[in-house]
Amino acid sequence: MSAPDVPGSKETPAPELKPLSLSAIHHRLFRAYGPQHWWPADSPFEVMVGAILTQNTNWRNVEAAIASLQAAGMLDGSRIASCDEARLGELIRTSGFFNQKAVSLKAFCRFYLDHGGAAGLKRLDDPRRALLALNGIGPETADSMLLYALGMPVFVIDAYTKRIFARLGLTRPEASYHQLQEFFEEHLPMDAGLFNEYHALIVEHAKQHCRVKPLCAECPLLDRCPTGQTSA
DNA sequence: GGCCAGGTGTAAA
DNA sequence: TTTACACATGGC
Repeated sequence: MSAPDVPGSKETPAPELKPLSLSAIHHRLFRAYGPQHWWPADSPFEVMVGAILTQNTNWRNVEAAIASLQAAGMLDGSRIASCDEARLGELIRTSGFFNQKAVSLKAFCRFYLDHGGAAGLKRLDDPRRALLALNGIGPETADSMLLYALGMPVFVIDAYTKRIFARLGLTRPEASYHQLQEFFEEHLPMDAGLFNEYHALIVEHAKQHCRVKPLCAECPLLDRCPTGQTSA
């Protein structure tokens, strides 16, 4: 038996609430929030550092950590790779989980240098698998690096994506990372530029409206959202 | 003062 | 295979 097309077809929305297609949702979000110009970083390396630092952490805290690395002249692969862990932890302290992240970041930088930087990573047979083999890099971090640093067409799933599309009735709240990723990649053209913008718009939408406590009033998707219809 | 933030790894059930 | 928990800072 093949998996259902939509990993959330258990509770179908009310018939008069025809779900929007993923493309239609993208279009609406783009109209609402405009171009996002992601990832906010100056180089592929900085994107990858940010991807590690932002794990379960507010981006604002990450910006401060990156600024601190920058100010110390440490925003550099070989300097991080050879930096004392305690010192590195202090530099990235504001990003939270700084002891773990210091270890992960050092390991990643060694890996990055060993493989010849971003261009070298992109030439690997299976860069995703290589990244996932590193301690401290899971699917979201790896995919963020692939998409936003290496420009590869990989759809990034995060907590916001789960929340928004479950509320829209398109996916199940308990769907796995892999299931959600498959859903997006099967229903959209495999276009890195599109994936880039779409994920960035998802983040913006989650921050502005689809929060844990949703602000449905001005939501650009409200008329097609079963959750918003019932909770408003 | 509690909740939330662009997760991941480990260990117990 | 699933679930629980540790990891930590800072803004609202």
